[in-house]
Amino acid sequence: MAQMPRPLNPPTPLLQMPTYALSLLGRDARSRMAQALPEGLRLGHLAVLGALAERSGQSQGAVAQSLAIHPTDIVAILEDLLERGLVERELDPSDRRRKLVEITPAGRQLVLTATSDSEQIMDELLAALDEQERLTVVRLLRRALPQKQDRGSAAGG
Amino acid sequence: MAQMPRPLNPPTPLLQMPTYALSLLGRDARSRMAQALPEGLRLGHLAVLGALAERSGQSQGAVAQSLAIHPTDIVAILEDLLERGLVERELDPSDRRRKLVEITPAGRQLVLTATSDSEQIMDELLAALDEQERLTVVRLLRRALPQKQDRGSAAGG
DNA sequence: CTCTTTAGTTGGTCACGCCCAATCATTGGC
DNA sequence: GCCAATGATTGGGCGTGACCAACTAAAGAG
Repeated sequence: MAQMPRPLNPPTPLLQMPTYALSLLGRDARSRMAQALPEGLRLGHLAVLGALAERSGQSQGAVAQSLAIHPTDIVAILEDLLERGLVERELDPSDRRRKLVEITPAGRQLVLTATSDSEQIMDELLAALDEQERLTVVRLLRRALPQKQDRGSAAGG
Repeated sequence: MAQMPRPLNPPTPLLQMPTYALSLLGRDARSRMAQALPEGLRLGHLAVLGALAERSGQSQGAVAQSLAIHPTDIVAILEDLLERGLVERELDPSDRRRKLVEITPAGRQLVLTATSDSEQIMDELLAALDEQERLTVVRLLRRALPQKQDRGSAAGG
């Protein structure tokens, strides 16, 4: 439980630093999402589920790469998801080094629930804004995210 | 150095979760700010400096409380700032348990520089948006930040 | 078959943020 | 003077995220 609240009245100089606000809101978002998820699951787990919801049956490495998760870290995440019956794993018959990961109906359901929770949490984080402004923020942040292609690391593996 | 690249093409389900975008952007913002700051200083250090830039001569506890930093963590932060000549400390003559912290000219200069860096970094993070959209995001996030009031006394000291 | 490469796994490291218990000096009430 | 409360400090713990080295199993090239 993250009991550490954000500053109620951040000093003016800090408010002039947009990265400060973004950092605190981002941390809060992650923390609250973890609380909304089943015990033991965090935002990273949900990201993997989301990737599989879009395209089930990917290999583990493909999932890790698409999310920029370190290959050695995806293992524990998948194990957590397996334990909870949210994904299943099988050997790729055409390449038995690979393990293909599929999302289960329970996993898909969790993605749906979490998506709803996410919107709820976002509304709380942006409670100071009105409905229209919240929608604007969400729309712009969504657009801002994927375009971070200035880091040359796409050519992995 | 945090070399963690963002997902280049986040799966659609994740993009439906605004908290996901917020979380990644927030982490990136923090990481990049740390890189822009002098070696060994992170966003937390800058926050303390920012609080002192607004009101110099506060007690340590007052600074910690205003930033929602844990009282035991402010000590190391201040020591880092002291080492670099960015703040100075003296006993409160009227209550010698307290130590009043003052920002130095070098500290003020760093706040100014960091504010400029922050805007630059924010532009990079939101590179996918146009100028007007970036301004909108920054303005709304600034407004969203302070208003997370729970019940109880707002930071009035 | 041999050698190299790839996919996954294990175990461990490091940095960071948040928190707690305990201590010390000081203050203020009695 | 005694005692409780306060401000600062030290030391440590826990959870998380990112990473590396080394290993196994399988595939592909020769």
